[in-house]
Amino acid sequence: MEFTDFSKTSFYYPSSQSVWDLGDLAAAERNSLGFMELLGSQHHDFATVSPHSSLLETPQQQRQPSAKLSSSILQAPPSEQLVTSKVEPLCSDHLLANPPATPNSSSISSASSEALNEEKPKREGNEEEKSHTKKQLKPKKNNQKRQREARVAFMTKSEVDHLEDGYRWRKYGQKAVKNSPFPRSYYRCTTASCNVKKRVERSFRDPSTVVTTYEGQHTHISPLTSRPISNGGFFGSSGAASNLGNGCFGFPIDGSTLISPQFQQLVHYHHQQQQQELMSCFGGVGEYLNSHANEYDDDNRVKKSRVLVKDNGLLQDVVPSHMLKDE
DNA sequence: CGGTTTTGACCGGCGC
DNA sequence: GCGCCGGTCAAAACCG
Repeated sequence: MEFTDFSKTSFYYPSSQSVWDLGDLAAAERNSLGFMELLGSQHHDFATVSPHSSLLETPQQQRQPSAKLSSSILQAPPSEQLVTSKVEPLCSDHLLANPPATPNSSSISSASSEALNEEKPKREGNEEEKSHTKKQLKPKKNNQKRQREARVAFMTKSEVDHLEDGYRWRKYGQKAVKNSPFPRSYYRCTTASCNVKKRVERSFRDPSTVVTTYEGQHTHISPLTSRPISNGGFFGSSGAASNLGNGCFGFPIDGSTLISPQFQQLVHYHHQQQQQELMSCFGGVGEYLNSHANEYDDDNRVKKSRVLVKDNGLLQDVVPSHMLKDE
């Protein structure tokens, strides 16, 4: 099995607390055939977008619409999504919307225990323990099993490893990846009290694909308040969380599923990049998408986009028809 | 000079 | 218990 380096990566579907272990990234890649695949299934509750890094690239590096469309979020099995997303949507929303540093419900504390156990107490005290080792030790965990923050992985066709996503990151580590010539980089959000991390690695199967795994939820809006993106100044809005995208291609997000505003922000940002790309490809069509991309209920529930039919029609031009299965 | 990156060492979990 | 491996630390180097 290739890609054993990714075997520990898990995907936590935002609307549930179940875990999908990606035992095989290759399998994950097979599963993530692209957002148009997802478009065709109403079992999937959130959009898949392409965080293509076109904004950072030269014009020569752009103009590959088919490549853009193959990016995707690694996602949980539909069955798991459906099992829990409607049971406790609020809990799952809190899980992601609330910062790990301020847990205020049982569901939060259980889901964010990694951050609580691992991040905070690292550098405090324990001098006596530190004395017998060169480096300060992490405090021992009591018999609790280590739990991870929610993770969301993006597979992105990109020339650059570190994709611009609207947040500022500081690299804190890099490791060689077993069975891969490409290293994995570890980044932390530079904002104080924000424990979000991300890992970036390049697929050795497809060196043009960058796998970015986000862990945790930002406790703040994006520090980048102005982006060269034309639809609405999302990041500059104080009401950013209510102005989020769900995949402007009309991805059929279940109306009853609450998606973390911050996760949506992430998805939306990536999607904006893709939109930008598609605008370049389709001209006025992209304008249309931009103007209709964000239609939401006031309570952050994601509506089904009215762009669905229209988008399908447009995208059918560039996506094989079998990927546009009816719903 | 402050923030970021680099990089070797260390730690903990896990499988055998 | 041991070794492997992913993840993190932290000092030094780098950079604007």
